[in-house]
Amino acid sequence: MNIGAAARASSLPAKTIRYYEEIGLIQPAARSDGNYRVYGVSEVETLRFIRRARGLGFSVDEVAELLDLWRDRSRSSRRVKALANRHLEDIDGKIDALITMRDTLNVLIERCHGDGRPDCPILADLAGHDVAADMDLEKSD
Amino acid sequence: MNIGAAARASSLPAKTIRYYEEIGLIQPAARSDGNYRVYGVSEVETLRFIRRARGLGFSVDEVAELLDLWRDRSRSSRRVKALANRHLEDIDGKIDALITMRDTLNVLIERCHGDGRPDCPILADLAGHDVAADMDLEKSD
DNA sequence: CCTTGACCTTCCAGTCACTGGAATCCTTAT
DNA sequence: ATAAGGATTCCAGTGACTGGAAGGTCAAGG
Repeated sequence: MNIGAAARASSLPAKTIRYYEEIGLIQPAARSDGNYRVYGVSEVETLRFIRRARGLGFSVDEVAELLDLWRDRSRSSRRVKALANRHLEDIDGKIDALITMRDTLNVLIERCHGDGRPDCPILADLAGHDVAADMDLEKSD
Repeated sequence: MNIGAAARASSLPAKTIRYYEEIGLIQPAARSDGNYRVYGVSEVETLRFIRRARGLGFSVDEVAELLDLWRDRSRSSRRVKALANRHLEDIDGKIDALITMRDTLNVLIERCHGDGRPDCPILADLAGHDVAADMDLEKSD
């Protein structure tokens, strides 16, 4: 299997597969006579493992850990679960941050009439009333 | 006001202020005799506008648009609202993606006993059963 | 045998929004 | 005079790719 076929089989772009090889996430592929990368079923399995893990938002470093754990037949599921839990907290943090943004933005958007007139609560809010920073501003210089 | 004071007043790192100047998001600051950047109240206002907009998740390019709109007294609030709405959709998309990840991960974590034994549904799931890709795999090569 | 076109190779650069660090200069106080 | 605490520029690195150029390889058709 050439890289194109491996890409289709793993649903990863060929470029990304080369990149993963370059950064050492996967072993360098075997080469054909014409210097083409050659992949077998197990390599493709690994690539698909990686794609799914990335799809769950694990960083490349975390995926490397997961691959190690996957290949280690004597791993304890505790370690995998701990890794997953850490990542889950990460995701929850991001969700919280985004929801805070969304809610703030939503309030602003709802208050903006959005017509031809220039006055706009969105800009007014961005421009104004930051209490803590205001105090800081008055103190300095 | 030197850059340090402006940084404290705007709650932005000095490095970031220099960076914003470099990429043209803000005008080059005036300079003192000793070649220090000098900031006044209105520059700091701008910096704080930027910080708040970035805090709502607007990209630097979007912030540049917002700054233009802010300075344009004859803007229509419609344009601001449209920009904000586009960004809101963006945020919603990200939230949805993260929630999907979290839910999937949650299911996996709950099914993992997380003890000393090696068998682990998290790894099993990452390793397995990808129907569409399986079919692709069988066709290619 | 030659060409065409699809595929592969490497290498360099760009993305986004900073952040860290080195080497050097300015200002103020002791 | 010197030391500390700013400021300056410039270069490099982050994460995870992605795009593109210049060229090599392979199978099929004329």
